[in-house]
Formats: sequence, structure tokens, C-alpha cells
Amino acid sequence: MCLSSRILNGKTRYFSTLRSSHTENKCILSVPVSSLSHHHLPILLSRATVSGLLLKLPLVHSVLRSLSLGPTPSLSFSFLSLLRRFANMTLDNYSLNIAISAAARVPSLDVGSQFHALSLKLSLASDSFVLNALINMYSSCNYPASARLVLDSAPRWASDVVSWNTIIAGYIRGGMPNKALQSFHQMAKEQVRLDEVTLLNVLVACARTGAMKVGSLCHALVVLNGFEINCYIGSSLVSMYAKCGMVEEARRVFNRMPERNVVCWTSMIAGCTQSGRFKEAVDLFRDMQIAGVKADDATIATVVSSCGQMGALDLGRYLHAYCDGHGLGKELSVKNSLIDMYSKCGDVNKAYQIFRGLTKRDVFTWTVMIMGFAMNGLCVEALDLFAQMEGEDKVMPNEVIFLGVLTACSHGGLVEQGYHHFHRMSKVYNLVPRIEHYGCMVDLLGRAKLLAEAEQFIKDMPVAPDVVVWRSLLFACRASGQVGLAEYAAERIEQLEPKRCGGHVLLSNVYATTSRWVDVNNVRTGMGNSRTSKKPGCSFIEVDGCIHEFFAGDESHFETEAICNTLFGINELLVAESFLILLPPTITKGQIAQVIVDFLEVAVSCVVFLKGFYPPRAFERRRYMNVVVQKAVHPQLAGYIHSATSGLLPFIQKGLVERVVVIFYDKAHVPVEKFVFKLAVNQSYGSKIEEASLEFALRAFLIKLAVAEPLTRTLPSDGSWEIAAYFRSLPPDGEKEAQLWIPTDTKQWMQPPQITPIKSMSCDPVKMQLYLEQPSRTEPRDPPTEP
DNA sequence: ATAGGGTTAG
Repeated sequence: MCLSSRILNGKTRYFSTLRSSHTENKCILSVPVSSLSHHHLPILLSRATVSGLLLKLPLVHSVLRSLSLGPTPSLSFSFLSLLRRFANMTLDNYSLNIAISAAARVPSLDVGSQFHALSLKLSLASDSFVLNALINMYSSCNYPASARLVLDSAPRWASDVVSWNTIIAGYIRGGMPNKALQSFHQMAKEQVRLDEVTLLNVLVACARTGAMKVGSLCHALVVLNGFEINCYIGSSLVSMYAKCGMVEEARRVFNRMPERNVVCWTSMIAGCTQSGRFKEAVDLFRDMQIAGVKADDATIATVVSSCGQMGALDLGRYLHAYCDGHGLGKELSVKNSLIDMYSKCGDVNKAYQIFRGLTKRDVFTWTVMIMGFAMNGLCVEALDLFAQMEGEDKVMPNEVIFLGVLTACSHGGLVEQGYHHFHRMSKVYNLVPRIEHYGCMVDLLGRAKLLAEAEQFIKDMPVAPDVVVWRSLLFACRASGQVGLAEYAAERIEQLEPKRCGGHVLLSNVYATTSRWVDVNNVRTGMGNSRTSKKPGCSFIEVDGCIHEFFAGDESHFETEAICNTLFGINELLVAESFLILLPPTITKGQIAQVIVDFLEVAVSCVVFLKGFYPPRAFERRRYMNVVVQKAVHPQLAGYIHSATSGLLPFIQKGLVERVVVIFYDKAHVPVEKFVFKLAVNQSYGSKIEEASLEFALRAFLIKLAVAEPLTRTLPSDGSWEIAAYFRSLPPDGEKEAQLWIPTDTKQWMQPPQITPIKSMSCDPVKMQLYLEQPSRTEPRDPPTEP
């Protein structure tokens, strides 16, 4: 037995409570609270009773409190029953409050409702502490309606703000934010004075429901009441505004906050991610590190999601490594967003590797992996995975996962399977298909060219078709040239969305495939005359870990059309030669380098042609990969390009070449323009690749190059040009193959160059980007803003 | 006594 205060090092709450409430500084057991277990209780009781300590009520309370707040709150129940049985103690309101709070912490509805009965029996249920503890207990056990019942059946004077705050929080926790808002209104009607916690909770409810008006009202109330915009209130304000689609307002609140912790930063970053401002999200993440605030798993999850959505693989990989270096990323949400990011960036193997390494998987995990397989064309794998999930029977499918399953069916042309899963969704899992699911089905039927069936399906839908549904149908009409149906769908879109450009582009494409060029023109000019405008598309390119964001401007519209038409032509060629798709020849890793080298030779030739550096007769029109290209035929020119590109073969095979650059100089040998081919060949990639898919990916570069001239600058006369290769690491001096390559002393620009992307692609294991580097113009060019 | 941010989507 220990009765000396010296031994109590004050480390645990149990001992410190004893000390603060008791001047005698006496201890009844020298075991820290964290290692107390049930078998200590009788000892505790007997020693306390013997020494007469526990019969003093404040001490009973402090022991109970310590047990209730400790790692095993249920100990307080046992101790209480021992006290009642052996020390004849009756429960007062305070002990009851502690016991109920312990039941909330476990949480145990069973024990909690027993204490509820006990408080009614002892007429203590109207004590405001007991009342609030009961409300909290039902809320914590996810019985918000019961919590509400307790409040409503108590006398008015017994409840206060805390009661209402707890009710509101309980509805939010139970996934009923609308009920939370209702309670807030009721609370106002009963003229209960709100406090900071009320507003904080209501802001969360607004964020969940998108109740923008109530949210702004809360903001006003924060200011009117003179509440400080601290980290708590600030975070929920930022989150509320972002979720209600008012990112600008969120940013304004964020910028004005006097103090910011991880949660504030994460709210703002997540706000950007959720509203498609991916680059801003990444920039904020950098600012956060500069501000010296450490990221946690929530931060990483949302930044990784941004990377995935803009295809920034390098940055995504950096974040992955950052996690490992900072002990982060252990939470499932981070793993999920990494799987999603790798899939979206085209590295399904890496995604699946992470997926397989997980011991725990939630709905998100399965959804992102199924989606990842589906979007990378591995449709059977996606369906197999869904079957595996159902077999494991640990995770309950939700609506979103079925979108992934249906997308897989749609992309894989698996009509039967699509119907099967669509029906199972409601029959087996009691999930009501939403408009998105109907959209998937229309897409599925349309892609399978079952247009009549798709049309009938739309007619039979229990929900009104939206623009996406009509667009899927309209898109499907293109392949079958069904002009009449296409026009009907376009009309529906026009009705639903008169201000947007709607189905015009798609409709004009249907006309184009049926060679109705007059109609194509009518639609196009109609678009220009009326106020319909296309929302600018946005793309990203990642250069040395730096993200560049681009909006499709009106100027580039003409080229877009040319590219689309060329692509349609290619599509038709592919359809005509569909045996290629049925029996795809595969090539090995060694052959990949050869394909790339051949491609580079042609591409460099096209670049030089495009710049008009030599007279056109130095080139010849040739067919390469089914597109028309300009191949150099002048002996010296062709010889230079051939030897330079083919000399790269051994280094590309070893994965040593990072960039192949065509540089144009002025007469002072200062670069005027660079065409950069950034290259990555994954060396660890094991399996073979389809030659057709690699060719298809590379061909897109040649098509883009053919129309890239307007993006480039006029060359000064008497300049020069050369082919340069940037190596990841330099080959040893003695190597024979390396002797062709000499270090170049290209002058550098003073300012970072202006980057213009031309094309990027990812076709495992090859990734390639083509972009222009030009010296910066003095005045920055703003991207066109959205209408 | 009650309290903030995060991952999937046709």
C-alpha cells in the first residue's frame, strides 16, 4: 500500500485529480490509470473504504471521472456497482453524469439506457448535467432521434445551448444534416441563445447539404456576435463556402484568417480540389510547407487527388515518397487516393500493387480500383474485382461502386453483364439507380450500337433524362450515322440547357460522319451567332515537377476541328482494319526503343518542315503510321536526322534519355525555340505491349505536329538548328556509342521559358510529352476566363 | 458537457 504523495509522479489523470481535489495528497493504489483493470477494482474499493477516503463524495467523483476518461471507460460502471453494493452509496446527479458520459464514450446503448432508466427512477433526468449527458449518450450511439426525444420530453428550463448543440452534432454524425438544420431552426424558434459551437456545427451541416444561404447567415452571425474567426470556425467557413461552390469566398475567408493550422490549410486545399482548381491546390500545399505547417494524412489525401485529376504523375510520385519519408500515408484514405492517382495517370500496375498490399479495404478502395481498371481498358479485370469484393462480403457496395462496374461494362462492350449488374443493384442491394446509372446504361447501349434499345431504355426510365443521357445517345448516333435521332437528342439538350453549347459539337460531328457538310457549317455558324459558347477545356502539362495549366482558347478552335476530323478518319481506318484489334501483335521491350527511335526520326523531320527551314523540295510526303508526314529526303539533312536519332537507340533502350530537343538558334547561337520530346520508358515494366496501341499513341503526336505551326514563332533569317539529347546520367567516356554525342554549350535564357504543350501521352511502359519552349514574353498572358 | 479538414462519380 502506498500512502505517500511522493511516489505519485502526477503523470496520470487519476493521481493528479486525487491531488487537486484532496489536500491530504493520499493515494489508494500505486497503479497508473492506463494499466488499471477490473481486478484492481475490489482492491481499490476495500482500501478506500478501510481508509475512509472514498466515503467523501468529491473523492468518489474524482476516481469515477478518472476511470471514465481513461482508456477503459467501462471500469467506471463496475466501480459504481461495487460502491453501490458494498459501500451502500446512492447515486447523485454528478456520479450519474459521469457514468452516462462513460457509456457515451464506449459507446454502449445498453448500459446507457439502463442509466437513463435509473435517472428517471431517481428523478434526476431533469438535472441539466444528466440531461445533456443523456442526449450526448444517444447521439454518440448514433440514435439522434432518441436524443431528440429526451430533449423534447424534458422541461424547458432543464435544457440549454449545449443540449441543442449536442442534438445538432448528433444528426450530423448520423448522416442527417438536413435534420440538423431543422433542429437549428427549432432552436431559434425557442429563442435559445446560440454560441460558437452552434455556428460551428451548423456550418458543417450547411457544407454537407450545400445550404449556401444558411451558411452565409452563419458567417454573418459569427461577425455580429463578435466571435473570433479562429481555426475551428475558419475551417468550417472555408469548407462550407467551397462545398457550396463559392471557392472565391472561401479563399477570402482563408486569406483573412489571423492564424492557420493543418486543418485550415487542408480545408482550403480540399476546397480547391473539389472545385477543380488542381493547380491552386498544389500551390497551396507548397505555401503550407513554406509557412512551416506540417501536413497530415488528410492533407496528403486531397493533394494526391488533385495530382490524379490533372495527370501529374511526377508530383504524385513525389507525394508518395514524401509520405514514406515523413511517416505519413498510413491511413486508408491516402492509400485510396494514391491508387486513384496512379490509375488516372495510366500506371495501373502501380495502383494494383498498392491495392494488393492492403490488409484492410473500404468501399473507396474497391471503387477506385474498379474504376482504375475500367478507365484503363481492363474491363474484365474490373468485373472480376467486383466479384471478389462480393465474395469477401466485408464491404457493402454503394451507388458509386456500381457506376464503376457499369462503366467497365460500357467500355468493354459487355451488354449482358451491364444489364445483369444494373438489375442486381436494386434487387440484391436495395440501391435505387440514380440518373448517373441510367446514363451509364444509355452509354453502354449506345457504344454497343444498340440505338433503338437505347432510345427505348430512355423512354422507360422512371426519372427524367438529363443532358448527359441525351449526350450519350447523341454521341452514339455518330457511329451509326443516325441523323434523325441525333437531331432529336440535340433538341432535348437545347431545351434543357439553352445557354450552353450543348450538343452542337456532337451534332456537327454526326453530320460530318455522314458527309453533310452544309449542315456542319450551319451548326458551327449557328454556334458563333447565338450566345452559345463552349466552356473552355483545361489541360495540364508537368515539366520538371512544375505544373502548367492551359485553357482551350477561341483561337485554337480551328485546329481543334482539323484534329477532330483527322482523328475521325483514323477511327474509320481502325474500324476498317479491325483485325488488328482482334489479334494485336505485341512487341518486347527491346523493340519498343526501335519504335520510338523511328518515330523520333519522322517527328524531327516534321518539326524541321514545319519551321520552313529548308525549301519544301527537301521533303517528301509519306505515309507513316497511317498519317501523312513530311519526311526529309535531302541526303545530308536526312542523313543528319537519321544518324542523330538512331544513335540514341542504345541509350533509350537503357532508359538513359530524358529529353530529345530540336533547338532553333538565331545567328548569335541564342536559342529562339525548342521542341522538347520528354521521354520516360519504365524499365521495370515486365509484360509485352501491343504495337498497335503504342503506334496509336505516337501517331497523335504527328497529327498534332501537322497543325502546330500557329503556336510557333517566326524564325530569324540566317539562324541554325540542331538535335540535342539530355541524358539522365552521362554514359562513360570510353563507350563507343557515346562518342557520337558531344556536350553542347547552348546559351540559356535569363527567365524561365514559356511552355506550350503540344501533346502528351501515356502508354505503358512509355510516356511522352511534346511541348514548345520559347523565351518568355514580357507581358503575361491571362487564360480566357469562363463566361 | 457540445466543436473543425480528407479519398470514389455516367
